[in-house]
Amino acid sequence: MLHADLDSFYASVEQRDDPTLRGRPVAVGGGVVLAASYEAKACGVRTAMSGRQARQLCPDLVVVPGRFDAYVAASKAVFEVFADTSPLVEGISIDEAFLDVGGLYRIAGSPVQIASRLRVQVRERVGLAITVGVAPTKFLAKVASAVAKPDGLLVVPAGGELDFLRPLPVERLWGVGRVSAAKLHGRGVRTVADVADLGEAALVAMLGPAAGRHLFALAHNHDPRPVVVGRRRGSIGGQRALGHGRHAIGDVRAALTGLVDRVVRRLHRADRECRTVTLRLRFDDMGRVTRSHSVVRATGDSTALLQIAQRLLTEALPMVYDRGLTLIGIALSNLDDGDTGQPELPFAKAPAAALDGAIARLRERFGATAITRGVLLGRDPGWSAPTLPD
DNA sequence: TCTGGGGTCCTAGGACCC
DNA sequence: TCTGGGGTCCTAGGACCC
Repeated sequence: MLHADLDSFYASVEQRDDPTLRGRPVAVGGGVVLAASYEAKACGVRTAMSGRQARQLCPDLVVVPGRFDAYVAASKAVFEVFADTSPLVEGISIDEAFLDVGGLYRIAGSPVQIASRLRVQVRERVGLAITVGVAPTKFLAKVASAVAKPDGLLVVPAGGELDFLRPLPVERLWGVGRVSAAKLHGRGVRTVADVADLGEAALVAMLGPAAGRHLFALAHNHDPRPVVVGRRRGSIGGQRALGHGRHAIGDVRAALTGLVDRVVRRLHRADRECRTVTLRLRFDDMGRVTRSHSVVRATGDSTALLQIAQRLLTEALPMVYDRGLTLIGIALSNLDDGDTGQPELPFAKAPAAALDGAIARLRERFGATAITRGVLLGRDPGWSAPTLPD
C-alpha cells in the first residue's frame, strides 16, 4: 500500500505559482489558517489557527486568500499521476490517496521503486512535493507518510511493522483526536505500545465498542481494509459563518436560501438526489445543534428542498432568539445510489411482506373482503396518497 | 484563542415491523 | 394481561479527519 500526501497543499500551490512566496512563511486563509507553508510551520503556525494568532507567532507571515479553482486543478493533475501509477486508487481528500501497488511488481517494479517514481512524476508534471508512505496496510502507510513529511519517502519493512508502530504517541493512531487522547492520557496510555498492551476490553470500556475495537486492531497493525476504487460521497453540504452579534431573522433566512441554492446546484452537477436535509446551527458559546428531516422519495427539487430547510429553521427559531447565532449550515444526505438511477427507498427490504401482514389483519379483525392496497410514497403534511384498486 | 468549510462514522433512543 | 428475539429507519449529538 502507498499513501501519497501532498505537503501543505494549498500553501505549496501558492508558492509554486508565485515565486516571490518561495522560501517565505505563507498562510492561506484569513480569519482562520487553512494551510501553512513549512516556513510558517517552523514558527508554530498551524492549520485551523486564527489569523491573528498566526501573525503574532510569525510577524513576517504572508497571508494570501485561497484560490480554490487552482487547488482543484492541481489536485486533478496529481490524481492523473496516481491513475497512471496504479488502477487501484482510493482518494481520501483533495490532497491524499491510497494506491494499491501490490500486483504491479512484474510491470512496474517494487513498491519502493513505484513510490519514488510517483514522487518524481508529481514534481515534474505538477510542480509539487508529495510525501509517500509504503507499508503492508493502509493505516501503516498513512502513519509512515505522516512521519516522513515533508517531501519524503518512508518504507516500513515487512516484519518491522510493530517495531515502527509501538514507540509512536497515541495521537498518531487514526481516530484518536483531542477527546480520545485526553481519555487515554488520563489512564497513563501515551504510546501505541501502551494501547496494544491495554487490551481490547479496557479500550472498549473507555472509548465505546467501535472506537475501542478499531484502536486495538490498529495498535496491533491489524488493518485488512482494501483500497476501494470509485467511492461516492454520502453527503453534500455548505455552511456560512455569520459573525458575532445579533442577526435579523430576514438576514438569516436569506443566508439559508443562498446556502441551499449553492448546495442544490452541486447536487445537480453531481447528477444526484437526496432524501434528508439537515440544518446546522452554531452559537456564540460554541454550542451547536442540528435539525433534520427525511422524505421517503429522493428529490433534487430546489423548491422542495428550500421549503424543508426553511421549515427546519422555523422550528429551531426559539433557540436562535436566546443564543447568538454564529454559523448556519445545510447538508443533503441519504443521496441516491447513482448506479441504478433508482432512488433508495427506506423499508425497501420487506415492504411486500409488511403489506401482506397488514391485509391479513384487516381480513381477520374486520372481516374485510375487498381490500385496496396502495403504496404510500410520502408522509409530509399535506401529501395525499392515491388509492389503487386491488 | 474562541475559529472555516468540507466531509465520515458511531451511538443511543424511539417508532415500528415480523 | 403480559411478554421474546430479530430487525429497519429516523433523529440528534458527538468525535474525528483534511
